[in-house]
Amino acid sequence: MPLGFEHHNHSACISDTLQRAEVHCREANLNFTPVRRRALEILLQEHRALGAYDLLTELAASGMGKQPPVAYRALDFLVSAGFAHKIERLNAYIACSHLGSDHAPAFLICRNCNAINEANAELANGRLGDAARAAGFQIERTVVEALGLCPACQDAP
Amino acid sequence: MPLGFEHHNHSACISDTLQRAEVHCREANLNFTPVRRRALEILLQEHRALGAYDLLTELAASGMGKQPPVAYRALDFLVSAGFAHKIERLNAYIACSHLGSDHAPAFLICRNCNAINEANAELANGRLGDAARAAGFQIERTVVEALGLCPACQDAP
DNA sequence: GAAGATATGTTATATTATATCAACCCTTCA
DNA sequence: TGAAGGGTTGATATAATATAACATATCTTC
Repeated sequence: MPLGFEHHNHSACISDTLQRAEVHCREANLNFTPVRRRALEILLQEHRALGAYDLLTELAASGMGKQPPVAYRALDFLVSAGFAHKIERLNAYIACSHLGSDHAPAFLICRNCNAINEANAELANGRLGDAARAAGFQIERTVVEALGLCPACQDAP
Repeated sequence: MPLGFEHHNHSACISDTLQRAEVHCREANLNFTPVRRRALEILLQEHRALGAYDLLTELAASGMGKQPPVAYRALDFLVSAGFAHKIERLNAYIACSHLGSDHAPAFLICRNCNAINEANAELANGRLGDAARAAGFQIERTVVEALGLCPACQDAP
């Protein structure tokens, strides 16, 4: 199973992450309800960026609500808890690969196979940070997405 | 008139940019038609990120087509010619501030007043580039957007 | 057990974007 | 000349993404 452009032990990855999410919610006093938990589980199972309506289909198949707000609300929760990220370029959502660490995510998105690699770039400390300081701008969040070709798709065009 | 977070001579900026766009199209053998020219003019006049449907309203008011593809096609042209950029976070479009130079744009977006500053960050050379090289990823385009508060909105919250 | 906060689910609608077809205006070149 | 082909415009129709508003349920707190 690919995670980003590499392979890994998928089922362990899912259960580990769910576990850590649960612990985090308990500690942060967040309400990790069945819908929210199932939504994260689905994102983790897919391990790629999923549209809100794709997620909704899966949630509905699990006996949860069938209407868009069900998916969007679960995604809002996961994103603000730091368990998932929105890929703006794709209008899609992906489970966080670095759950736990407080990070400014950056994504490498393959335009051919749509695989996504979550890099941990502290951009605000780099050139974007320089530009912001020069302009007197106070950064709160960053969207950093690089589009191109992953190693596999470079080899097999 | 603000450009990004600063002020500037607006009408000179518009005519200069249109002029340069015209020259560029002549040299690159691009078809700078009335609709496309007017679309760029509108984006320059607003000097902020405009939704496709906002642009469409203005185009229609100028006697051009009234249907969505009219705006989206003009925007496609402007974006691929490098005359405008899409702000993914806002699903909106803004005229390029550095027309002519081949650049990887980066934006500072104020969440309070929606002002946008186009910084010229060569991200691919920075940390994102490091991550990409490490992953064997070939970057073609980058989306870099920082969200936060501009100087004015920091002072008057 | 009432008041208030949070979560779920629904209906309805708003916003953003694209597929497809017809018409038009070019240039090209047989 | 005029048919063929490319590129541009315009419209119709529809797809894909997202939110507003309301009813119900659940849980805590007092």
